[in-house]
Order: sequence, then structure tokens, then C-alpha cells
Amino acid sequence: MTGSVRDDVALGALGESLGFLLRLSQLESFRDFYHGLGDLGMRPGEFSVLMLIAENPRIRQGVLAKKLMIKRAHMTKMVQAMEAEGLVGRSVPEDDKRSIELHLTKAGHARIAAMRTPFEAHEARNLTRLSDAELAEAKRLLKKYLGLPE
Amino acid sequence: MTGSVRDDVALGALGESLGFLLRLSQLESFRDFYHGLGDLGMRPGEFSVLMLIAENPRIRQGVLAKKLMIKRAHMTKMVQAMEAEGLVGRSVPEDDKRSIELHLTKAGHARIAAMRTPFEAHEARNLTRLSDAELAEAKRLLKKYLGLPE
DNA sequence: TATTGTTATACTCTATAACTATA
DNA sequence: TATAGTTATAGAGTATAACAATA
Repeated sequence: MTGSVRDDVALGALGESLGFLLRLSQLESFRDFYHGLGDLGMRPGEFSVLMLIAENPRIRQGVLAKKLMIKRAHMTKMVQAMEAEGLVGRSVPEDDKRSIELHLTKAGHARIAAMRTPFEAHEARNLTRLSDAELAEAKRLLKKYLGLPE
Repeated sequence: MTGSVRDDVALGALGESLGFLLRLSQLESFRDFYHGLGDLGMRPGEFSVLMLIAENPRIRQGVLAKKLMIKRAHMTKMVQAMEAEGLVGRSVPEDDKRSIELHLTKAGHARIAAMRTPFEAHEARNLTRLSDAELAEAKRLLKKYLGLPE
């Protein structure tokens, strides 16, 4: 039996640290993501890349990397893996031949479509402890913290 | 010059995802942590371990690992490194010789004391975009999301 | 000169399983 | 048998620097 010893832990100043709370919350959220979408063979980071390409066809790798706070070197590997999987296509634009534009293949769109319902279920699960209003307020505050538009 | 192309990116459904917002917010917060405390040779995770040991003398490794959502195998390595640095001491309690109790050494306490002011400055920096009241509300909501006491 | 994407390297973090010693 | 910590291994994420092609 677990918890028999005494595992109530005082958090002290850490319990009032935004960064600490963000870290734990993010781990909790990712855990739920894997719980609901793990079988679909996609991690949160990959999912976000796919979603952003879908929303922004012909987006460039560097722009995508910056937006997702992923290093360009890492983005290269992710995108190459997704291209090998047949989810993403790449093309060099005429106006800047250094860069690479990304788009979803048919399979990429299908993958997103397949994940949509379990993803929404995952999002809905966040309501177990937070009310609708609280969840909305939490999102609003995080967006403001990030400097994102309302 | 950066931003000359057009790097306004539509987030779509992702922009309304709590997990996605948590992820970006956490990265932003950690970035600031490194900016303010990086020179002190301690990462956010190590700092949280040190703080929790300080708050809970004689805490057991497994309890600490569970609270911080760190795998026990990883916690072993972290604690060993901190012991090698002379920050943490370990002892086997009489009542359960399988387990290990942790405490801070004098150097460990000194390290925390040295980090206190820059850590508070880091926390204060979170107020640049959020008001006092908003920051407090954000923390309250995250704690509730985590199932932590008020 | 600066930027885009690439490659290579190293380190951290995570996940898993097998192991030991205790319970 | 179950649990606490350890070890080993593999994979994923991150950071950095050097490079080629292009701007």
C-alpha cells in the first residue's frame, strides 16, 4: 500500500512559484495527452508541428521552430521524420532558395482528422478539476503571460 | 533583419489548448530562470529538489521523486550528483533500511541562500505582463488543476 | 556578412527493465 | 511477494558549433 509512511510534502516557497506550478501542470497535461493519444503514435510536440502546418500552409521551418520554441536543428530532424512518414511535404520557394516551405500531405491531413476526436476528449478532461470559467480564465492568463493576442 | 517575411502564425485550435499554452509558458518561464540563475550552476529541476529537501528534512527519495514527477531512476542520479557536490547528505533510517533519507549539508543551505535573491527576482519578472492579481489568479488555477491545496 | 537549413556532438531527461537488499 | 533504491540501456529533447547554399 502506498502512502502508508507519510508523503505529505511541504512545498514552501516553491508552491508559490509560477514556474514550478507551470512545470508540474505541463507534466500533468502531457501525461493525459499520452493517456488519450499515445496509441496514435504521436507526441505532443509532433502534434503541434502538424497542427501548425495545417493552419499555416507553406509555413517555413524557421518560423515554425521559433513559434514553437523548438531549436532549428531539432526541427530539421522532426520534419525529416514526418516527411519519411509521408505526413509532410517540403518545397523550396522561388523567392528565397535557402528556405523550405512545409505543407501537409493527404496522409498528414488524415492523421490530424484521426486525432481530432481524442484530442478534444483530452482537452475536455482538463475540466475535471477546473470549471468552464476557470479553464477559460487560466488560458486567458497564460496567453497574456506569453504575450499572445486575446 | 528578422520578421521581414511574415511570421505571424495562426495557432488555430492549438491556441485554445491548455496543454499547448502550458508548454509554451513553461518554456518561457524556464528561459527566464536560466537568464537569472543560470550562472549559479543549477537547473530548475535541481533547484526544486534542493528546495524540497530544505523544506522537508529527512524526506525519502521516492517521496521526493513522486512529488516532483521525476522517475526514481533519474532521482537517484540527481541526488548522487548533488551528494558528490557536497550539497546533500543521505542516511538510512533504522525503521526501513531499504529507504534513504535526505538532508541538506551546510553547503546545501548556503547554496539555497545564495539563490534566494535571484530566484525572487526571477519570480518578480513574471509580473511584466501579468498584474499582481492576475499572477495570483494564475497560480491559484494551476494549483487547483494540480489538485494541490489552496 | 547574415540567414536558412543541415550535420555532428554532447548532455539532459525520460522510460523501461533487471537487479539488490530489505520488508 | 512487494517495495526502495540502483544500474544499465535506449530513446527523445535540447544546446552548440561548424558547414553549404543562398541572400
